[in-house]
Amino acid sequence: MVAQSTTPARGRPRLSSREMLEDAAFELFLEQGYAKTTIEQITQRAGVSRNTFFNYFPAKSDVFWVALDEVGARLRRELSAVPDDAPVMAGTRTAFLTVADGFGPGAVPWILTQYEAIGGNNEVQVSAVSRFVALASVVRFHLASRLDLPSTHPEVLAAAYALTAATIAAAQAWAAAGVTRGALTPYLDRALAPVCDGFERAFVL
Amino acid sequence: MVAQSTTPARGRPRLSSREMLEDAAFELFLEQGYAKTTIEQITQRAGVSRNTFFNYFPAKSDVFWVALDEVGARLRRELSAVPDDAPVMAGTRTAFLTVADGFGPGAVPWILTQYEAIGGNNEVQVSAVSRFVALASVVRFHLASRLDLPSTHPEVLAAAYALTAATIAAAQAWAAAGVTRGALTPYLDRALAPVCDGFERAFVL
DNA sequence: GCTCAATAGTGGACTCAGTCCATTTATTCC
DNA sequence: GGAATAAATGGACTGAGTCCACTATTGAGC
Repeated sequence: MVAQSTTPARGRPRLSSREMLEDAAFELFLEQGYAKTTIEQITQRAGVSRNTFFNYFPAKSDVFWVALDEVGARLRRELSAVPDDAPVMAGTRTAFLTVADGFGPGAVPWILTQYEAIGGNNEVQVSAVSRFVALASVVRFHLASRLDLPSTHPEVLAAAYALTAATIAAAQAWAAAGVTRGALTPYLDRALAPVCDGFERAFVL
Repeated sequence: MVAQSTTPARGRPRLSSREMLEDAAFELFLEQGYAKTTIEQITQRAGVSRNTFFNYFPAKSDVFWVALDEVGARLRRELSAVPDDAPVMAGTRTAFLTVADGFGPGAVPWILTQYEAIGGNNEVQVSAVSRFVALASVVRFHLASRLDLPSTHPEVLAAAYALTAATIAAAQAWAAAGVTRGALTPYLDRALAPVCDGFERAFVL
């Protein structure tokens, strides 16, 4: 069983944490690159045994996505809080922007800025993509339920994927903007606007 | 060195081929599922040694994408053939649709239809999307050059990603439609239209 | 025919990610 | 002092992917 982040009342207390392993891993990735860093090295530096890594992360590449993993949950909450009478795409956009408000200039996910430095790897891209798919699926079910269409409906799927993709584009552009980047929200707004615009028109027809 | 598909004049002739390994692999995937099939089993059935597999494919999951490998090149060609005076997004859309015309009802990439049957796991789904990610970069540079904007421009990035994502959505919906699916083109058209519409408006402003 | 270069296939050893399971350790509740 | 619970560990195992040296089969030039 993968350890949860909240320590329960009973049982042996944690010696370790996702964050400790994350820190150790990021250090090593910067020093040696992603591919050359083994899980054994990570756990050694964190002062635990190799197997403990897999108590906290299902795979090596998952170490990048600690910060992002709650975004899915937050997005789900925000999406279900959208008032029923709001236009679908506009409501969805608002939900995205609300979640993005949590990301100030300092809260850039590590992987976005350090990807080049660690010799970003196919494996890493792949793990990013699976996050993408997970987010897209949250959006997809929301759209399907609001539009009263099956979640396999082509336009629903297209809209969900396009929204998610635009979000990633915004995050990349934002991270790439350097120290002057400011908040994520304006980037996201500009990226989502055309997509929402286009699909809102498609859905009212 | 990964073997090329054209047999050169000199040297030992091939005993094997990408297609032979592909066939053997697909059979086994259907029989046992993707995860339970080892490369050793694939090469045994194809009558070659394990190492030969890696002469033809860099990784197990690459066996799915033989058919898709030239799509990037074709898209690049079609994009550069777009007349200069066409509106950017409309021209891009046409190029996508032209490439898609190559995919009739029978030419469904195997993986798209058999995904469920082989116990489609995350690795496979993800390897699908990462193929398309390469396409996003082709689109991105085309848009940037036509719009005379840097390829890092937020809207350019967003448009490229959104187009690619809509394409994936179309391909999935098409494959999921079963034997009555018909051609890919109409699915793609419906998925791309809203995205192109939205960004065309954004870019003229 | 012989030799040479080129290319395909093979064998074997190796590293490391990820799985599995049994065992130990630390803690709380009773 | 148990009993229950949960974290950490040790060790064995599978399989992907890498590396490299070696063999096999061809065409070309002589």
